[in-house]
Amino acid sequence: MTPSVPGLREQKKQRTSDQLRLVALELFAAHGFGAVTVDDIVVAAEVSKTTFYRYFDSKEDVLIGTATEKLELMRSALLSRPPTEPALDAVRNAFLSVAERYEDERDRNMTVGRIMRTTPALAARNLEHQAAWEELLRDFFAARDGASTPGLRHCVLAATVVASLRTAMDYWVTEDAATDLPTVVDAALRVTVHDLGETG
Amino acid sequence: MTPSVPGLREQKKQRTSDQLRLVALELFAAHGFGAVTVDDIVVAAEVSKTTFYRYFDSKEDVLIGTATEKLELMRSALLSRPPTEPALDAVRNAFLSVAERYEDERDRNMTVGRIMRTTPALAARNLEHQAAWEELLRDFFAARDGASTPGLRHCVLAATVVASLRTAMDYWVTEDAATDLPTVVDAALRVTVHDLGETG
DNA sequence: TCCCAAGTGACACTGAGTACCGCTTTCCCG
DNA sequence: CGGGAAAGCGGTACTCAGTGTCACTTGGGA
Repeated sequence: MTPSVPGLREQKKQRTSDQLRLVALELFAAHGFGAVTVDDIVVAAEVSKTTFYRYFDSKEDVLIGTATEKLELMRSALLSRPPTEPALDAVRNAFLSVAERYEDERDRNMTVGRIMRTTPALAARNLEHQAAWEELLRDFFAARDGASTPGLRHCVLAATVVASLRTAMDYWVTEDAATDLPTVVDAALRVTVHDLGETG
Repeated sequence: MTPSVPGLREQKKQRTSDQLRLVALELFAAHGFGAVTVDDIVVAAEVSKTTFYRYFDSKEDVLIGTATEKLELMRSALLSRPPTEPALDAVRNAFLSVAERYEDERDRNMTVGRIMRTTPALAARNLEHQAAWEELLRDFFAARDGASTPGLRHCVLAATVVASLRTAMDYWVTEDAATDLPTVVDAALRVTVHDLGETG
């Protein structure tokens, strides 16, 4: 399927995609998301609008499009956890392995985070991915319980855990990654799993 | 400020707004959200597009615009809880009082829920409100802890509780409100507060 | 060398949302 | 009553996101 040595064609595609992402990020950071049009981006990247939309589904996608890859990473990470591991531990460990990728792109994530905090529309679009994560975890929790279809309990578990992980990410970004991501994630999950039970 | 007897002008405004909401809901239910344009709505409601956008910020807003009112309801409900009440109980009770309004609009909520489940873009827009809810609860939890600024713990609590409440609402809607909303809410919060602590 | 398929750009289009402006209606005050 | 300020409305023209089409170039394989 994928050749070991990617041909010239593939290289060009990769360059175009990278260039669009890079240019868009610079423009967004400089002038704000709303003040930059897709036309601005394609002119700066020297491609046509058609090409832009061949690579990205939307203007938002050029910024937060990597989220889909992260989800797939999470899916396979979950599948590779031992079936005997408690469900919550499996989610925690799977997420931490995925989170390494976030730290790899630390600088980019900081910039994206800064842009996102100043653009409500973007934050909303980002929440879209949350639904996909919840679905993934919902099915995972249900499967671990041997249930064919997720019940209220699985839905609530999925929703709360995703909320907890998202909060950890947000916190990590707003703190300029001063703390290790795993530490923040652990702290967040600890609140969810322990403090919550005691408080109520 | 607001006259006890709303003048003719106010009555007309109310009628126009109601008419737009009603007509839009019918069209969305009949043909799907994506297949209905704002032009379709304003033609059916016999107003101009200009007028539509004077009443609603966006096409989505005509469907889920009442969410903002619910947030304010929640805010005042929270404020009127006794300060000695445990934070989580206060949130639960405040939400249940707000939830009565949801049951009042039972039929409408069912229809909106059905449309929303088949329209990803709408679900996303709905999640926008979640951020506002989280902010509200974040500040509330922080205030109850005597903290001037919310910490990670307050953020996680807010996020998980909101996620839990939202899941309860979703579940309630997908079950065609077969169960009492308070029952579902209680069950969801019980998962969050108890089961989660035991599982981990 | 030639051919096919993939990728691209130009163009035209729909639909959301905004800005402006002139007209009608309501309201209020004398 | 009557007349003027102000609120509300409709029409038009606009920007920008996103889609579809088609003719062209360019890479890769035979």
